[in-house]
Amino acid sequence: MDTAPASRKQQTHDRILDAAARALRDSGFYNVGVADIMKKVGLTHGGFYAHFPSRDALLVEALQRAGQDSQLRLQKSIALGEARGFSRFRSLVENYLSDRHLKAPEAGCPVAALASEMPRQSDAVREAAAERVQSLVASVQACLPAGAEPEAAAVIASQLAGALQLARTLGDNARGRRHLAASRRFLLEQFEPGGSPAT
Amino acid sequence: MDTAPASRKQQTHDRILDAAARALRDSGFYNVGVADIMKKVGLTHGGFYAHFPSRDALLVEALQRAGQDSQLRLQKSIALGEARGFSRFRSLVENYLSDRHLKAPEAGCPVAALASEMPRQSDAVREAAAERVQSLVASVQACLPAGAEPEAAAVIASQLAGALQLARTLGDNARGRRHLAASRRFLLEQFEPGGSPAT
DNA sequence: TGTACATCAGTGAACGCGCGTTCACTGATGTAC
DNA sequence: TGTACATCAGTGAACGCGCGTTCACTGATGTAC
Repeated sequence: MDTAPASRKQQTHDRILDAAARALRDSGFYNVGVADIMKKVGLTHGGFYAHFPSRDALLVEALQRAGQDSQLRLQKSIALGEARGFSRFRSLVENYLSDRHLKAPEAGCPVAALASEMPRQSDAVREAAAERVQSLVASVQACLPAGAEPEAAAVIASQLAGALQLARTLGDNARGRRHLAASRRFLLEQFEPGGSPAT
Repeated sequence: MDTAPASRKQQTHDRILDAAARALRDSGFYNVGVADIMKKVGLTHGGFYAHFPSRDALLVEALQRAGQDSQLRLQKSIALGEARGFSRFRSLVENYLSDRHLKAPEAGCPVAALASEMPRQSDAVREAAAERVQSLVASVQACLPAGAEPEAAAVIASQLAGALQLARTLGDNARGRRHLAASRRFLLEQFEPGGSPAT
């Protein structure tokens, strides 16, 4: 009885949420439409309100889901890196600032995908957004090299999210990738000088 | 004949642009409405298309205007700081990551105000956005302490824009200001250890 | 096991609303003589 | 200096469209006996 067998309705709720969490990161708050999302799930828009009281409520839940999804992926990559002998910090930086993350915002960090829109959302969404930021900082915290000030986590989180956003604005091309590469190199040199070299 | 006497139409064009440049940073791409902007200038929406071929064309020009406006302010603050004996880098960091900039996005850097929305705009707007990013990097470049790698400018630009965005998401309160303060301290310690202390 | 009924998830037409854009028109400004 | 006309900036009604939300309804699932 660990995971109660989800009712049909719960399953649908979940599918809507997954579709919304992807669309949100891909298209931003203002381009997530109720009808669009329902269509992606194979349903019609009228049924939406049996699952969520409003579009805004969907945004709140989708933001949380996106954060969980992206952090889970990151944790897995970091665990994989540790198994291969890389430091947690190195794996964090190389995954967050990877070309893959550059070109696939829909599966990535919602803070990088949405940061500048967050302050402009409704109270409920902004609250969920602030939690996402704090959660990102906590993820960074858990990867800091020994001896780093704990306050550095907030600063590195800014750096990560900022670098990805600027690279995406420069484009998924040589210009954007150069920006990412420079950011990776700097973070690793500053916080892990003499760290394990790439094989 | 340095500045030709602007025709009435040119003056109106300019006022529309100023209003749009502020509204854009305050409310984001999706909340800048043609009718809103015209109302702010004291005109009716119908007249808009005598000045701009489309809303998108306004966004392009407004983005450029916002960038110029914000860089001009920054240059002035830096010049003022130099006159008082502060390094250009210190003035850059303390102004960009100031509480004033935190709470007044409409007069600030458009990259910080709009970064995550930029990749989702039309081709023309994205092009203008990429120029704003490069221009921000150039501004940072011009403030680097002697001896810093030139590539550091791109990384510091990411850091500045990211920190401001996360702080704004955390809110214009103690939490947000703490985030900013930590970012200021780290940047100054890393790139200007032993720099001139604040008086 | 089979029938009758209640519950439930999803449908699709309809609503009000705000937006970008168009266009015939107006009133003011400037020019020609 | 004054009159007649052309140009020009701005007005406001109208358009098509897409959106979030509501609601009466349908068809499927599950329950009672």
